[in-house]
Amino acid sequence: MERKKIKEVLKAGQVGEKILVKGWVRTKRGSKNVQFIALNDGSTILNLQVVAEIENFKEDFLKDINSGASLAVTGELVKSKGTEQSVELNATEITIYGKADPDKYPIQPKRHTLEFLRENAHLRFRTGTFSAVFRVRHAMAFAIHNYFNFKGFYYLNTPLITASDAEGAGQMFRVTTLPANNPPMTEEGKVDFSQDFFGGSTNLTVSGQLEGELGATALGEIYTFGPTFRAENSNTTRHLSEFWMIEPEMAFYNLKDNMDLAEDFLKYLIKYALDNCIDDLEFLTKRLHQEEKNKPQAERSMDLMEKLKFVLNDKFVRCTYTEAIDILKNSKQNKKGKFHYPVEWGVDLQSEHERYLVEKHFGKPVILIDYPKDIKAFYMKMNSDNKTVAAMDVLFPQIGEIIGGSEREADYDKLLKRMTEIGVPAKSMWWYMDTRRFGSVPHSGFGLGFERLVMFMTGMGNIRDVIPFPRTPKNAEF
RNA sequence: UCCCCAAUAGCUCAGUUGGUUAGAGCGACGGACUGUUAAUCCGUAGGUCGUAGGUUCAAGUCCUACUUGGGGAGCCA
Repeated sequence: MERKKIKEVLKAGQVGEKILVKGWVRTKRGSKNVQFIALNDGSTILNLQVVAEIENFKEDFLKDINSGASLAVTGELVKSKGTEQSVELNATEITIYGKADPDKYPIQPKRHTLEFLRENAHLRFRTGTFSAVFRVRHAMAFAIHNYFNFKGFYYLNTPLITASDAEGAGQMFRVTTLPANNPPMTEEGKVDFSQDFFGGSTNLTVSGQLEGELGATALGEIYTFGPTFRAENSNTTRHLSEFWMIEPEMAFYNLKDNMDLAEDFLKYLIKYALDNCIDDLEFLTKRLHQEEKNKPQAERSMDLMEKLKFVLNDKFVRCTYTEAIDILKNSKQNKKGKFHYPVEWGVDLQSEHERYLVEKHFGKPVILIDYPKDIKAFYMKMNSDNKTVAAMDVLFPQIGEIIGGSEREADYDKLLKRMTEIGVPAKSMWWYMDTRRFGSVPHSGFGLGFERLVMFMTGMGNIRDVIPFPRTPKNAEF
């Protein structure tokens, strides 16, 4: 008999139908005459209730069916006598693939903390919460490719190993085959990377953007979607050493086109999740609601589902950096001296400032543009005031900056001048400069942190809980 | 990297001004139950109190260091 996925059985199963399902036991309960097994196969957050009449099975056999055990069940689909589900499977034959010793199996049918499950990352997929999170994560990855494909963007794979260390986006992981304990040295007493695998010092990429620009200035619109590595010693709920980033880059887009794309893109993703992951989102909403019950009223946030619809239906606020500074300066918060960091034109906005703008002042996502040139990267287009650049940051409630982007400086001389000012070696980036020497065009792009998106979509509060195997300082197990 | 907090049963936690035999809930196990929904009821087992040192007649409790985890900050996506 052909195996059916539980998702299909619950959606389209016919009463009276003989079926075969396979999956893992979530819980088992029962009485003298009958046992109920909640079976899950990962195809949906919902379980299929398997009914095993005691008289049809040996007692010892049923004892081995514990939480976590894997089964194949054949039987007849019947209308449920219970109220929690419409159909259930009357088992005629059960095969146990693998037992799960209840004394040793860590995932028991009870509430576990996320911290505990993080330490059991290899088994946490078997919980409702994490299976939901990773189904949503998959749906988002698929939707991203879908969106860009529909828009005529090309998926471009930029290198993970790079010789460029001038991107200035953070500390990098060195890639080398030189022996760690006794590397070859130059006469000056430095490590001789000319003898290294690539004939020079190489690192893991911190961004595919510069290479992305090379693609965009020929293919028109491209996007990258791949892993990114930062060797920063960051210990927060929003940072990983290895994370995934989406970086679209578009020829002939100015800053406004860039903002329009970013907003449309994010809204498409939210709509996709609502259309395709509703069971998981409802489960996650309920889970979050339970968790929030323990918090004082003031700290509780909006329901996950409400929040998604709210962002979907509302237009993002667009506001210049200069206007934002004025708002912050005139805020009660500032006048009462409640900001930890001072607000002055020219300083980088702190988390507390961003949170005030998004959560208190506007109450919706905000796109901040035209930042002072000194706090942004060298490749951003200089505005006519010569003080600000055409940067844009999309700020979301709770998670802060979800997207950072800009219109790029397309003028060769201006770009070179800026690089010289900040000390970025233009010479070794001759390949990047060539885009401005030959057929340069106005172009723009942005970076979206994939895990931050998944955090927002699932309501998970810690970025380590939305990537299967998190890499953070002092943690690379699993 | 900086600041704060925590580490006690498989899990989540309580443990009084330092004082006899370290507790509860959940989970597990055994039993009861005519179909349960994280079932219910009764019972049983389960502990080198994170590690190393110190103070003391006496340390789960006080002190120091380290380790790990959590929260916040910085860096950023």
